[in-house]
Amino acid sequence: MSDVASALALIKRGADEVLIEAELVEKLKSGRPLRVKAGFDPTAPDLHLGHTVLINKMRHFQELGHQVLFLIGDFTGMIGDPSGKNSTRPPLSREQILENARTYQEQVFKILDPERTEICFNSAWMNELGAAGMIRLAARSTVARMLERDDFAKRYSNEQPIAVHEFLYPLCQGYDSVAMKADVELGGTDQKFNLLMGRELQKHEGQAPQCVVMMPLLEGLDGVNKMSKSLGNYIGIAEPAREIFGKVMSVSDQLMWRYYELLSFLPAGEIAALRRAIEEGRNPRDIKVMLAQELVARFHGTAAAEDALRDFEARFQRGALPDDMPEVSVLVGSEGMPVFQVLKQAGLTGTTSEAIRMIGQGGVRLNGERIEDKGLLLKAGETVVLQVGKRKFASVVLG
RNA sequence: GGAGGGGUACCCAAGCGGUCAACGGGGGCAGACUGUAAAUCUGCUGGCUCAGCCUUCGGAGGUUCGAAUCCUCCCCCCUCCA
Repeated sequence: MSDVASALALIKRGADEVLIEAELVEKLKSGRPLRVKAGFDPTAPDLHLGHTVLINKMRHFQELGHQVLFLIGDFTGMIGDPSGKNSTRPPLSREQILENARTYQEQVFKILDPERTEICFNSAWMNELGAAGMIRLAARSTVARMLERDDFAKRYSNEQPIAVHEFLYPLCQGYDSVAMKADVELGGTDQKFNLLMGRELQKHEGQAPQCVVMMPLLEGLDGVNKMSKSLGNYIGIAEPAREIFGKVMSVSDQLMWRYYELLSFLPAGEIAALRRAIEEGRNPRDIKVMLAQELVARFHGTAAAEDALRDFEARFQRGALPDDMPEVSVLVGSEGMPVFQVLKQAGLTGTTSEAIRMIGQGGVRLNGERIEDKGLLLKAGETVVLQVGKRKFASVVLG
């Protein structure tokens, strides 16, 4: 296999679509380091595994010797990507943006090579553009063309609002590619329209249009919706090791393969071997543990991965108490306090109604013993372990 | 500017004078089971020291013994026409 062919194979691994492949081959053949752009929103510095699908791909390009341009959309952030949520975001302050950028770097360099990464802010050229420039830019497209974009079309037909400024987002993103002279842009499949806008605008400016590599959107923990913070179905890469481990383990057996494909650095051949192993009767749980270990190790190191596994086994296989329970003090007064009040005070349930429900459902344990009596009085002076469900614990000091 | 449609709990969506703390679905949570926080089944899903009481159906008033349901004004969204 020639260098170019193997490079192309790595780039295409896991990718949903590559446009235009022939152009990309030409660029690879040139032998020069390509300028590979990927844009990120300035508002959400808490990256989750869904984002890392793209970052993993950026890393692939770095491994091939190319330069990654990590674009922080501080200007476009004012618009907010029109992904169906129609709220305009308040502009962030300069300090907030820089702070967010720092957080990005911290998280992203667990995967990327800092030597081959350049951080950019699109306000640098967007502010230059000015109102007149923006109008010239807007003239480059049409309303009909904008309505081709899937989520605009959907919202339009579903009678949901589309604000005019949302049309500017794809144009700005495309203009970024012009300003950055991008050779390649990476994005999710949902970005197709915006990515192609970059090609259009670059052609207008007489540049060679960028190639586009689209990565699939990673499904969240529910296995259906894309992983996102707002849906709460995500695994954040800054989350504690045990949390990451547990969340990976909660993924369905089916979804596990998807995660292997998009998140694991295991070669495709080895993943195929694991699939065969399961067909031959191996417990899927073990395979899932391997994935959980790999991911925890990536973000927290191998020691943390070992610890997370031990904790998980102790807690869920043997029903042991966690060793890192939060401690809280609750003032119960001289007459004592009913458990359901204590549960709420200790933050184990959000409301007393919920606490009463949990007791009724047999989900509450006091020092390991299931509680039946919701009116049970707890007296001052002792320390008890309260548990709600399988995952919420607290060591409560009664005062 | 004109005409019409619509705003119900975390989301979708019934209800259109009392039996409504509000059908159903999704999501979430709990229990059982297990191979794990997979799958499956069952239950719960406004608040409150909870057999009782209190606050909810875009907002504010009003009619009524009684309103999510009727009336008035206001706000917001959508469609068609200009």
